[in-house]
Amino acid sequence: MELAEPCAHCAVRDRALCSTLSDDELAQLNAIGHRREMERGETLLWAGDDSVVCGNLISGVLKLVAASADGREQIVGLVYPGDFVGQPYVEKAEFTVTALTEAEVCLFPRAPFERALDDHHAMERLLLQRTLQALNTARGRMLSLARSSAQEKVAGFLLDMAERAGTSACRAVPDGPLTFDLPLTRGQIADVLGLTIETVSRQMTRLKVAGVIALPGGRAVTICDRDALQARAEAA
Amino acid sequence: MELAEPCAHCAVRDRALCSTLSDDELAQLNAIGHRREMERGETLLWAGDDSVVCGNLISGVLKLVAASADGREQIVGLVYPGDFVGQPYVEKAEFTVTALTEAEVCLFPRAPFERALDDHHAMERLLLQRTLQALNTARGRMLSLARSSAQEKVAGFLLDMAERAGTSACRAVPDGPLTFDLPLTRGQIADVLGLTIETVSRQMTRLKVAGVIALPGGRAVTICDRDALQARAEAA
DNA sequence: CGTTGAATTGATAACTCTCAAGCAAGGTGG
DNA sequence: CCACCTTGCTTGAGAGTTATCAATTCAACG
Repeated sequence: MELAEPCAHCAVRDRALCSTLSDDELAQLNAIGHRREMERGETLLWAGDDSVVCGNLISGVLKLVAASADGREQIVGLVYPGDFVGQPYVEKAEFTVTALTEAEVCLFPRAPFERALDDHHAMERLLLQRTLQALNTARGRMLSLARSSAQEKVAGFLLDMAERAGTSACRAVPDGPLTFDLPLTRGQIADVLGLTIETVSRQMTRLKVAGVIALPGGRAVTICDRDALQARAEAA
Repeated sequence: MELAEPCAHCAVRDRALCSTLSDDELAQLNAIGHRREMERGETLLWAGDDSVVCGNLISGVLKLVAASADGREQIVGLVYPGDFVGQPYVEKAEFTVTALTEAEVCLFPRAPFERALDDHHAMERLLLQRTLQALNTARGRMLSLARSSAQEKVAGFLLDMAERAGTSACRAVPDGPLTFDLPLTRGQIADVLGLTIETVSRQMTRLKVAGVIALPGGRAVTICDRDALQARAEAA
């Protein structure tokens, strides 16, 4: 049996939950799913609405946003290609899911996807492991949100983004300068770190003035001195 | 087959992961587990050490603590009777687990427990659901840690604790005053909310002066005006 | 070249932390 | 039985960090 077209060339075939499936199983699962292209800013799920779909992110970056009644917002998770989105076994979505960049997702209605978890034990196992990891990540960020200074938060964030960009880009000289584009605006970085736009901006210029990073323009950032950045990420 | 003694009278038989098991299955699982009594302040797992055990909390309250290199601490989770503790599929413990009160846990070495998850699909399913819930809880608290004022945090915390106490205690008059004991010291509350002892204390007296709560002494708290407390938990 | 959204910069104020002292309750030992 | 010590809680004064409000600059784009 040939793999249905969309899966055959899927960019995340070997990383997403589907990596646990044989080609045959994948073809079955694919029958209940569909792809969706998303524009920057488009929302996949609204907090409070029925949790109707879940799926895998193929390309782009999504954000998970928690909001209080009076409008304060906090980005509680970022979703990268290969990551799972949505919540099985939950009636209502707790968080709003929105595309930060153009994105492509592979979606399944929740109920049939839950049945697929029944049939494909290895996939459920992997979902459990991913969820446990996500829980650790979330808890680690609780420490940072509550106890880190603005300087530490921004430095740590840049290191995270550099690592993520560094794996895909050329690794070049390990200690050499690394330049990459942030997929987030200052406002979105502020929403991730629990700060305001102004504070993020001030900390960035402070790092620039110190010669730790450079800001070539646009969304680009250059890490000039990784060790110094690391030091600022750890100590107040 | 009779149920082995410890499980037959287990206080959380119907709430813990074991609730998915038949008496026979439970007897098998029990063969690889053992009970442990813990004193207040005793630590079950240290962050960074091998993640050797997991299990169910039978009585008492545990805390999960994240700490930064320089000693700042944050309580990233509280564990109540019936809750699962520990992390399957993870080599090293990420967080330190310590008893806040006298406690009793039912422990399993990690490897055999993982095998038990293989054999008992319903238990693995329930663990997945619990983990998804825990993830939602953690993300919700990220919003609160990053965006709430000290007043909102303390009011919200008291409501949480009141709800937890209220379910077990008499429900009495739904709107009437409710008195209960906090299982945490001020310092621990500060660690949960991302504040300092002094700030927690000041907010408590502020609520007391406003007539919203009363502090009869010791760890006791009385909710005098639940609606007012709710209002302060939501607006700055 | 004007418009728009994002980013930067500045001045000010508010909130929470830090440091310090005092107080209450409970346990210990003389 | 009472001084003494420990632990946890409260309160105060002052400092520091970050938020808020307000202008300006910058970059992209029609």
